Amino acid sequence: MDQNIQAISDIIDNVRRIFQILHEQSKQVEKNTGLTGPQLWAIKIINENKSINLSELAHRIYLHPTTVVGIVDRLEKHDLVRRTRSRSDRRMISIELTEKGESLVKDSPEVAQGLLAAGLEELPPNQLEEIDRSMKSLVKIFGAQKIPPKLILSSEISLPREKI
Amino acid sequence: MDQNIQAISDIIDNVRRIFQILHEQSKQVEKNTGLTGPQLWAIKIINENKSINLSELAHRIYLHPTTVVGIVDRLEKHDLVRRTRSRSDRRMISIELTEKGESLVKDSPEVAQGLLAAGLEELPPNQLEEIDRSMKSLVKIFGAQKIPPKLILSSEISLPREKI
DNA sequence: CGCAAATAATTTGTACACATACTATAATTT
DNA sequence: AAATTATAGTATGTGTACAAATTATTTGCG
Repeated sequence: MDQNIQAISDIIDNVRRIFQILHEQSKQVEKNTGLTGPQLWAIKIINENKSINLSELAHRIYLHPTTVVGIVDRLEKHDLVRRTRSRSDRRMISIELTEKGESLVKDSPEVAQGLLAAGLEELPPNQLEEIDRSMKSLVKIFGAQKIPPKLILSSEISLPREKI
Repeated sequence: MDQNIQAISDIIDNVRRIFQILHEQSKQVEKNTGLTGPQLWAIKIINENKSINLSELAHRIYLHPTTVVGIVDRLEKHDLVRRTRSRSDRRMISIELTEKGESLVKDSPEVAQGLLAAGLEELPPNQLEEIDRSMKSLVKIFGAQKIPPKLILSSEISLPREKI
């Protein structure tokens, strides 16, 4: 029974560590690129889409549209991004990278989940399965099997708008 | 190999889910108690200590002292907490709960890590060991074996002051 | 067609979260 | 005892993060 207590305490410690690591990494990125975590994440998504409207961007980075307004404001102020009113539906704006934004996105580091994926790929199948089972157990404990997964970024996590 | 890809994607999804769950829970608490996650956490710690100074409180909840000033400000404004200048060392203030604060802390819910611990306690030893190994693998991937663990609370995670 | 409902973005207000800089007090050095 | 250094708390400014209210535009329905 004593061993159980040890294991439980270890697990909790490690969950905490992972939280911190993710947080630290986003701070690291901040130092290296001059962009904050959410800002980098945003331009990565914009880059993948060539052009995207604000709601869709908010949806993709799992943030509130109101929050994204501010993020885009700052990116625009730094001339990394451009806003244009959509011609077809004039309620929408379309957001694109400037040349400066494009060159920045090229040599900006991977976000947390890229790192995780790369690390996992090096593990043998049986270990992967074990980790898979374990994570499922944790998710089950937290009782949220039905909540759809969102992206990781330490302190920038938040609830997305309702639904797909 | 296809199975590996599936497992990797599952794992990442579940890490994301856990992040969200922790975040959602702190929002849940907010609705039920009128206190935000950090505020609740703070008064729990204050309650455990009867009286605590600001730096120590900041250390215990793993936040910057500057952040904690604001949190204590708001708690004080709601008359849940009282600040008094220490007589022995007049640089320090001591923070205590008011009667209102004490009654509130009594019937406020557990924080995230309490939930996790309770859930883990119900698992059989072999499963605990598996989860333990798995978390260690993840921590290793993120390459932070040496970082000391801090507490969990979704969006309120941050780096503590530089150690003791 | 005309106007109400729906949608897209923004504005405003609250609360973290941190870095930097500042004030007051205490401890240490000289 | 005076000067230096360290410590405790605060003030200020930037950047998330979200809810509620606002504005402009489109769409849908009678």
